[in-house]
Order: sequence, then structure tokens, then C-alpha cells
Amino acid sequence: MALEHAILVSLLEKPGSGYELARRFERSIGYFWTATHQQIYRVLKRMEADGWIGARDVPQRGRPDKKEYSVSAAGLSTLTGWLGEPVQPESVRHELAVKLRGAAFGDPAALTGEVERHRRMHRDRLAHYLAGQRRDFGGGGTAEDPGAEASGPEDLDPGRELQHAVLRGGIAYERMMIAWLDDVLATLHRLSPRRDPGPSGGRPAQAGPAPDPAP
Amino acid sequence: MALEHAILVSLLEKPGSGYELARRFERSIGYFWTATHQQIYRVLKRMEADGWIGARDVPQRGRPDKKEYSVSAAGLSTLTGWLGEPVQPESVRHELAVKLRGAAFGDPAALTGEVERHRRMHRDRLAHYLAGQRRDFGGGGTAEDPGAEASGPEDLDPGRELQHAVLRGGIAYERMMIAWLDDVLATLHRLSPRRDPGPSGGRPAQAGPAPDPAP
DNA sequence: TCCTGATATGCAACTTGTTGCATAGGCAAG
DNA sequence: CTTGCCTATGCAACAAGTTGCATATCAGGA
Repeated sequence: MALEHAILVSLLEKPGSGYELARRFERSIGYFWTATHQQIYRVLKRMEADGWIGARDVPQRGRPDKKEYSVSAAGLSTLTGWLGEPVQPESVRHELAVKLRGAAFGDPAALTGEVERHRRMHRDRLAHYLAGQRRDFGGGGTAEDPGAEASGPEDLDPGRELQHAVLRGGIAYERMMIAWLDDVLATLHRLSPRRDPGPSGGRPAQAGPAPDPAP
Repeated sequence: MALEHAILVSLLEKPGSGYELARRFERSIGYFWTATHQQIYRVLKRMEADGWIGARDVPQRGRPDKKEYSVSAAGLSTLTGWLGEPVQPESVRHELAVKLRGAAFGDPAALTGEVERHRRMHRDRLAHYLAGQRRDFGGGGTAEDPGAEASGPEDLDPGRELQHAVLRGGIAYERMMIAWLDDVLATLHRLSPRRDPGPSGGRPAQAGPAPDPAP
């Protein structure tokens, strides 16, 4: 039960309606916690009943009214209480890893396209993160050299620093995944050295990793 | 709906009872897909009804009989069919990332212990993976230089190669997490430079990353 | 004009996943 | 000899998450 907490964090960062939250869960916070609009509306209702958040009707020109939620004092103390609890081990779901182990009982080469698709997704997300980093956190150190900003000018807004730390985690994750997927592609290619990487959508499955989006 | 498929893979790798599967989901395959014994028993029952797996009663000395399941032809074709389907985007749940963003509205330093605990967990899991790699895949190349084995002696059992690729992914993930958690600890320390890292359970939150288990 | 799409909210039904408990024999420590 | 733990399976109730659909308004294009 932690969607509540993700919503609290998001509403503390900026109040908003259920719909707006749903949008955010397709971007920013959604990169670390997923939820559909159905779930969000249902949980918002419960949170309002529990007094964690308050609603305010906002009339809009043309559009239906929206209910803008914001966090109450009770909600804030719920959140800070939660911060003190240990997080229980994340439940892992790496479907691609399961498929790779399953591929031993089918045709490994059939996974190549899928792995390439994943690689593209991770490459795009990395580019997105890096753009966000440039936009929101300036041209400082690279994500590969954590702590490089530590000796720089004092920029100690905790919210900003923490958001940057989370973003650096996302960047590190995407880089790691891209490198691993290259490794997997090389392995698949080694197992069945058919198809040469054609020019369309092609990327080297054999040689060194394709260039990342420039940091 | 993919617990079925994870079970199929596990049973193909080695037939076993529900209980044994539950144990495996605490180790090996469980590092990439979690499930409790309740879920496993329920799904096994359904899979048997669907004819994906067959059961065989195995009497045991002293212990209650166990039902040893193995994959039928129908189950195998189900699995290979699944391999061809695109994996839909994994639903992400990075609770620690949510907490970090939430910490801006509480006391960031209160998270230090939790982050350190996570780091220990990841360090231990990395050591576990590396031990498994040494045990099952010999002294070959390091995980940091994927493809190093490619030019070595031909060892092209697909199952083995794919399991190794998955394991390398686990290793890369744990290394990445450890590095990121060091980054986070440095950030937290920068935000509130209280407590010096004492000698008990201490690890440098400031200087370079603590030494990994030797690869 | 009609159709599509974005904003905005929500119900109902269904599937998954979790938690608590129950059974039942054997084995080892105290 | 009793208490707790391990093997081994399972029911029942609940919580969480997904999917399909419904409503309503307005803007812009075919």
C-alpha cells in the first residue's frame, strides 16, 4: 500500500486534480511508480475520506469543473511517518529476464527484435532524462561522476537536490540497461549468427555499444 | 499475466512440486519474478486444469507425498507462443525513489539508515551473484567486460549462455544500485552534514564507494 | 455537420496478489 | 516430552490493480 504515499508526494510538490495526477503518473513520478487514472480516483476518494487531503472545486472556462486536491496536515504527518518505516523489498518483475531463460526452450533468435525494441525504449528514455537534467539542473557534472557538484557552488535546496539524485538514479538505470541489452544482443548473435544487422533500424549488435545520446 | 510463464520456465529447467517452486521463487528465478506459495499453488492448479503441466505423485519417506509437476507439450507451445509476444512495459515500483522525493517534506537525514540498509542488501546480493557466477560459469571474463568470453573457447549451450546473460544483468543492476546509493548517501550527507559515519556498520558515505566484493 | 480528440470524472466486473489460518507428519533441541 | 521448525498443501477473505465502459463539455478539422 504505497500509491497513497506516491500521491501525497506528488500533491505536495504541486496540488492538482485526479486527471492531472494521472498525467503526472505518465511522466515524472510515473517513472518510479505507475498507476492508472482509475486507481488514482479511487484512492483519492479514500484519502479524502480519511482526511489526508482536501478538495477544492475549481470552475473552469469551457471544461468541466475539476477538484483540486491538496495535502492536509494529517496527510503530511502520515507521509513523514511513512518515511520512517523501512521499505520492504521491492517485488521484482523483469519479464525480459524470464523470457531470456525461457528462450532456451524455443528459438533464442526470435527474441532479437524484442530486445532491440527494449533497447530503443531505454535509449529514448535516457535521452529524455538527460534533457530534463540539462533543463532543470544546468550544465553541472555528468551523471557518471556523482558528487562532482558537491564542491561546486552551494545549491542546497533539499527538494531540488533530492529530485536530482532520483533523476541521476534513473539515468544510471537506463545506461545500465542499454549496456546490458547490448550484451544480450551480442549473446543472442553468438548463439545464432544469422541475420546481419541491416541498415533499417539497425544498430550494431556485435561491436561496441551504439553511442548514447550526448550527455 | 506472466506468473504462469515464469513457472513454465522453471519447470522446464527442472520439474518439481509446488513447494519446491516456492523455494526457487525465493532464489534463482525469484530474483527476476516474485511469487508466494499461495499464488503458486493456485496457478499450478489452473495450469494443470488447462493441460499445460502434468502431475505425478511422488511418495516420500517420512514426508507427505508431493506432486511433481512437469511441462506438457501444450505447455511448451504456450511458452514458445508467449516468447513471440511483445512484453508490455514493466510496471515500475521504486519505493525508495518515491521516499527520496518525499523526504524534501520531512527530514532527509532520517532516510540515511534506510539507504544504508538498502546498500547492504544490494552488496550482499551482488556477492551472491558473483559467487554463483564463479561457481557456474568459471573464471572467464568479468561482468564488466561483456563479450569477453565471445572470443574464448566455444561454449554454446544456449540455456547456459542465456542464464549467464541474465546473471550478468543482475550483476550489472546490483553494481549500478550500489553506486547510486553511494551517490544518494553523499547527497543526504551534503544536505545535513551531521553524524559522522561511525565505525559500527559504517561505510564511507562521503569518499569513494566502499569496495565491492571482489569480482 | 459530424467526427475525433482532449479534458474531467467515475462505476462495475474481473484478475492478481497478500495475509491469515489450517492441516499433518517427522525431526531435533531443550 | 514438549516446543518449535521444516516439509507439503491448501482454503478463505481481503486488498490492489486492470479493463471496459459511461458521461459531459468544448475545440478543431473533414
